[in-house]
Amino acid sequence: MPEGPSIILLKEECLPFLGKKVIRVEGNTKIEKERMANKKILFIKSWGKHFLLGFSGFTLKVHFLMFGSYTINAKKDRPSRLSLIFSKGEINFYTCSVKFLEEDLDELYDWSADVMSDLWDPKKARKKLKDQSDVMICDTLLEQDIFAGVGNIIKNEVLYRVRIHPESPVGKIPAAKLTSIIKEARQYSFDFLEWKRLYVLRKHWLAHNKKTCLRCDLPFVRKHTGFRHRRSFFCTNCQKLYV
DNA sequence: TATAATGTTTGAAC
DNA sequence: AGTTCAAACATTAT
Repeated sequence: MPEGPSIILLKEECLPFLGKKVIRVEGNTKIEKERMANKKILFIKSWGKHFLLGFSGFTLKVHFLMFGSYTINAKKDRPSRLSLIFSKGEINFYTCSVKFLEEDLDELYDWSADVMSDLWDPKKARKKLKDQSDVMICDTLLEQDIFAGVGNIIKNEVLYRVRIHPESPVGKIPAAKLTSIIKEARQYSFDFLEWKRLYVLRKHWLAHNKKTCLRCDLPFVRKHTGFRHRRSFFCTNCQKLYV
């Protein structure tokens, strides 16, 4: 479920509830969920993989981690972590992390780091990468303070598109190539969004979970790379390793 | 059926 | 004290 573009779709699906009052709250979360009862949804935002529902005086943050899911106006056959029930309709969150944020969101979040945001700033991303010269690009792409919203699928697809080996340290990658990585991190995320919207995301994967490189027909390397040990799928023939 | 995976936080261990 | 790393969370597809 996660990765930034999926959260954009969730925001869209929740739009009918904007300005509407929560009349009942359910779920097995341990947070003080009752504080949302009889309160209106004042805004619906996201930052990377964080889904944010604004109430008067506080914000609900939902993070779906690896297995989280949600339903709108439908229920799953198991207890929800949190359900927000409106006079007409409901939002159910399952197996996710829910928390309240008390702070002003502008203090908490650097919106320019969110690849899906209108405020996304590639130049700032570039500056942050300067401090990561020894870190492999497969790890920095997953760094939420730099590329909020990018997950493992996006990582693999971006690196395949720009033909860069995931184990290349950031500092060894030529400037022009770094620029294309940063650009593609955003561009692929929007492609991901539109493909997911049409339920055709998987069939557009060029690298993630693939066995063979469609450019040269050689088998992909499948390896847990970097300090994060996340799966990378790559072609050593088509993706250049800078060392 | 067992395994591993679209992820992050926490706290133990060094 | 600062860094590193495994555990925990818990569903679903292969």
